[in-house]
Amino acid sequence: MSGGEKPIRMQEVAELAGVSIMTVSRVLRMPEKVAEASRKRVREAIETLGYVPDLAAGALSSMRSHFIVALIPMMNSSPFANTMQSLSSVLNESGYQLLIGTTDYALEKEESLVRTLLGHRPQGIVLTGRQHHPEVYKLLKRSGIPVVEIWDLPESPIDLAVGYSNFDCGVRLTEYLHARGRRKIGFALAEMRDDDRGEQRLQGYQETVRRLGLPERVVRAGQPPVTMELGGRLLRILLQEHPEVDSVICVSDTLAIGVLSECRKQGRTVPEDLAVVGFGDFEVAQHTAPPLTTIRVSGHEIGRQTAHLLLERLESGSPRRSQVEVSFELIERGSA
Amino acid sequence: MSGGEKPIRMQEVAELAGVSIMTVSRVLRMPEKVAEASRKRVREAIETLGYVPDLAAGALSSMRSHFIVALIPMMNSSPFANTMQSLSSVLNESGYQLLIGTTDYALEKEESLVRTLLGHRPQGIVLTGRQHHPEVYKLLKRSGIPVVEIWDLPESPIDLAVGYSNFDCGVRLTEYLHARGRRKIGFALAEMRDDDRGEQRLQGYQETVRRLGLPERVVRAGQPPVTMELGGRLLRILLQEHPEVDSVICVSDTLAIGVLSECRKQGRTVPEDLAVVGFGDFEVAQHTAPPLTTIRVSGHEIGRQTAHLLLERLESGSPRRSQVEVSFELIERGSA
DNA sequence: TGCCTGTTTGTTATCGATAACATCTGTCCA
DNA sequence: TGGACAGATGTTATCGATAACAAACAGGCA
Repeated sequence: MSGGEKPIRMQEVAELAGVSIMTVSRVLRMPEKVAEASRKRVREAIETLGYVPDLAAGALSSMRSHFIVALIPMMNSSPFANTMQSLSSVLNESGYQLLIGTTDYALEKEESLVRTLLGHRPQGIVLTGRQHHPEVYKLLKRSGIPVVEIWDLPESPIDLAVGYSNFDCGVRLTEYLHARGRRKIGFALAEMRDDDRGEQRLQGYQETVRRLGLPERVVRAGQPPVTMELGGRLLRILLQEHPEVDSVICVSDTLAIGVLSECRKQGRTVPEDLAVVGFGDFEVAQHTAPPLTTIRVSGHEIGRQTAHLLLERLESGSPRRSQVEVSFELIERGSA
Repeated sequence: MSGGEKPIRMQEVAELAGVSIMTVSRVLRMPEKVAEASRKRVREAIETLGYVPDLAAGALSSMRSHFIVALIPMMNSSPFANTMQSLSSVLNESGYQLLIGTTDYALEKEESLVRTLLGHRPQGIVLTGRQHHPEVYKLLKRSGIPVVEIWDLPESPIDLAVGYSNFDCGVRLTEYLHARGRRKIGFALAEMRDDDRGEQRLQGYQETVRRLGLPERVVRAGQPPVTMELGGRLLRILLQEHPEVDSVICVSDTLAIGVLSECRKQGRTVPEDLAVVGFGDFEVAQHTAPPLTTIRVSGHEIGRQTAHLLLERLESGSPRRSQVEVSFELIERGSA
């Protein structure tokens, strides 16, 4: 009860219950193999002593760490946070613990993170996006650990994947604006050296405007992290370079919010003067002025699917599918 | 290079380098104690084999897990996400790994989480808020592990604390509205069974209106998680119960955004018809219409301070201070 | 030359659990 | 009545590292 003592060990539980340490271990992991009476005594002893098994020791001897590692660009981004939240809670139910690493959108950091985190001998690794450090591929291949790439669908996935086509999203948004009569469509994105999900959306846009016989109007600036303020800045650049634009696709809702705010400052009305669409359907997209037309992808859904894919793989050898495509949905609101 | 083999062990590195396993261990943890020549050979062997030390094994024998556990209500909340991001990155630099658990604002869940996470033998535990499950106190006291309570300053902290006074924030916002001539001040919050940080702000408000001789106008509804939509709902209730209100303090920016959006729907102008203030200074607060007056507390700052406090405690026995008060700041924008 | 001292390296026990195998008990049936 | 068999429990080796102690070696000084 005071503090700083060494934690109770299984040995002490065993002594109190008058059984061997192995029996205690069984009560915890396969209670049905232990006789009713001993099981009860062991449970009482555990309760009395407040015993909490040492998972590192368990991991070492069973060769199962029960760790899953996930790498995301940053925590402070609701889609990723949602994904982690759902991933974590599904995994927890099966006794796995999620270790989260953030890369700040820098591939070198991803590499050193993977290296460190491999030290925990994870049983699965979740990577965001489709673009990774070459050394990461080597490390992962060598380790033989199941890998899930999420938030995109790579052409040649390392192993498993849960995502959607960012390219198709770009197409969809462009076609939508075109269908609403817009013909001078801009596209705003940040410079992301190491995340090509935005790049994929851009390519979808580019292919579509080409197909529709429209010119490209792309502005790109700013370093990660993507901020709302950058949205405003991008709009100013766009208007300078292409004053005629009647609509703009923002690579994320974050930028779109900055754009809306900048329009307000400049006295441009949305959507009349300028139609604005975003990507992500962040919670706030419903509450902007005007509410934001955007594409919804469920981060929670991605997290859940990822967890299930991994668990299937861990428990039954190989999952039914190795690729899961999650749906995206265009949400029409007032901004376009 | 193929997959699924057992990871390289220290033994194999030692053999390749022609030294004993202990020397390898030393190269990794106290290189200065190893002769230049052997150090070089060991480093080469590590590189050649792609060796990554097994941290669970290290933890077991050194009795230092290098894990820090943090419990937060939810990941998908930028202040907490910021805190975790900074906490994690400072800890990583010193070789510690953060394990995050989310409680979904439910004390029972906190208890079972703490129990599970203690199995990883963390060297420190970070708890959000000042209110915890009684069993949690027992578990933590018994374990003797350093505890940091964050995002509030408890009257009688378990151990360490990094935060600010939510009560004072409530006072500050109320006084601000009063100073701007508002006399019919409302307060909106969600029902939070297990997080009293909002409750503290409310108490600050209550004490202040009493002192100023104004009546209380409190609306409370909705279950966690707090949503923007709830903000709109709370405003409708507030206007029904107290149609005369000229201003409203929202317990968080999330609610405030919902309130702004509802005002727009109802054709009320902010701040003329209704002054609105929030709490948190989320990024979007700068980009709402009108921009939101709110209180800024840096989640990153809390994370960094927490990390430093813990590291001091872990490395030098006891930190210089056991309580760190971080500042909050009222940010005046257009909404009040 | 020989002893002391400090640097470098190695040996052995240990951390707290689990796996695999061994033992014991009692039941059931030929 | 003996033995096969299943269920319950215990014994021993092991997981991959680190701590603590021991030994080997070199340089400095009397």
